Amino acid sequence: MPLAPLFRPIDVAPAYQKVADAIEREIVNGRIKPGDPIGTEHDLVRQFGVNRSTIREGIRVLEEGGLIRRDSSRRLHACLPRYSKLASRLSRALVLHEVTFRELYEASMTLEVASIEGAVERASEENVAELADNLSRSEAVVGDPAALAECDAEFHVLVAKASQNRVLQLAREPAAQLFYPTTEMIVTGVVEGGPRLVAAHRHLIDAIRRRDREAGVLWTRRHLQDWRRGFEKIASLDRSVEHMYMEHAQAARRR
Amino acid sequence: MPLAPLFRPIDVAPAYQKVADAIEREIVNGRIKPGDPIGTEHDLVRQFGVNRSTIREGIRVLEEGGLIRRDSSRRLHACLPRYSKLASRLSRALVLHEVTFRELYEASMTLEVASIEGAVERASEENVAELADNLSRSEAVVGDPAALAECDAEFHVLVAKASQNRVLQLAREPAAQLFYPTTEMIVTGVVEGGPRLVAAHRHLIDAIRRRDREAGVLWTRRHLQDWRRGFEKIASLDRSVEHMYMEHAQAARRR
DNA sequence: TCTGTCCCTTTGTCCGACAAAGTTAGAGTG
DNA sequence: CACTCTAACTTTGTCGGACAAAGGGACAGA
Repeated sequence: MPLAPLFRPIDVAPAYQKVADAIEREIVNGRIKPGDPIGTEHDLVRQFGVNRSTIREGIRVLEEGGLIRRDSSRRLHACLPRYSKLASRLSRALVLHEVTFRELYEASMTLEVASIEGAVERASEENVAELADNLSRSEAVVGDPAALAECDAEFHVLVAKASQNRVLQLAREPAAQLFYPTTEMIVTGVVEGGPRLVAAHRHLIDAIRRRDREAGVLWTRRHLQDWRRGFEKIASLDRSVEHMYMEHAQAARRR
Repeated sequence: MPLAPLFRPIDVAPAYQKVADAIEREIVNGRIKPGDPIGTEHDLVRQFGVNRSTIREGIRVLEEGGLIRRDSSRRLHACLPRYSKLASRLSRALVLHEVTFRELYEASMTLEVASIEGAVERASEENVAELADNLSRSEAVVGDPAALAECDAEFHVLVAKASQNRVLQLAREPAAQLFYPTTEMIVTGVVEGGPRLVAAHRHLIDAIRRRDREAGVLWTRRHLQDWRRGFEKIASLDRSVEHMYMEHAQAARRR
């Protein structure tokens, strides 16, 4: 018979973790605002009363979490975590969990449709201008699969941004990051892939301009179905996302 | 006239970063599989030829990223990043970016509807059993707002799990983590809140069992609209998510 | 089989040190 | 006076070594 639970586990976090938690608390509580300087390592040594090595381990944790950064002169600042950096963590996790392209496709269908709906409803002049700019750059590189794939990724980031919904923006990013490398393969492999992609973007911008929700959803669906058809010419949707795709995400994270 | 680009920028990452990157590469490439032991710190010191402090800083980075863990005996293992841990990073970011409850609501509407659609289509016997178990536990604590809110959060995690789409599962988690604390407030503040919540869950399980997509979507919408109505009695949807909510996420992360 | 003990390894923490890069202040120059 | 250049000073990244606490393993004894 197991013993009755008389005692609770004691909280024995190592010192570096406590340092990280303490600083994190100040940031998420808002007592330290994004942009505010954290002291130097030596300051923190004095304040926490632990060794510099310990402080440094705590700092690494926060740095990796995106809560603090070092500016050009390597001084520590609190900062707003950047979506693309956080999302690349998630992309990495999805790869390791060996999610299939089908899961990616299905989730993206939902997320991209939601994005365009938001964009159609709420896009600002500036959002539309950014999208138009992206379109003209896409048209210029329609023959260059790598450049076009990059434009495509940016286009959808801009659509999500135009939705004015940052939760959605963040939620769609991990899946989108995994899409990006495949787009290049598909545009390369499918004749007419490039022009169709650009045409879809044109229709999408048009739909946003006219605030035509139906058209927006329709063209988003078509755009993704095009991707799917192209992909299925190369591989099965039930294949899991492969490790090699991570290279892109890793490069993106470092920026 | 600018000089022709004769040289590429040199990679001048600090040593601890290189250590972290090198280990990360082995993991995402699949050469180190989840569960495989990484060596001891001393091993790594020998392999990389840098000081132990440097190794330790690199390890902190990977640990925070969820790529490696220490088991009970503190030995290092590669591991699959856990969704809830990663999601709490995102929740934290959303709080710091001061997203509004409206954004949260809108995104969740999309994500939870997509989850239920997937669940209706693909839920396994086991998924349904888990949901049923959750329901009976919810019924037992219908008078306890905190416990009920916790059950509600778990319920929706289980629905997403039943969708068999891990991308969706991951995408919905950050927003859901921010919902959780409010549910408790709402159930406390609104008469009939608890019973309505449980009733909605019952209908949702029923819809999944009958593979009735329409009913599933309908009840998910109602469920979220209930939340919204309850929330608007307390505060405006345009209020931004507040810092205090992070406490939950911070506690969740440490698990 | 269980327990207690001894020994070895590993981790968490500390101390002190130093080179490289950045910062600041002051001298020198036009 | 504005400007540049240089010489301290500070801060970070890395190193070497140190030690206590905790874990793991082997082994003897009940």
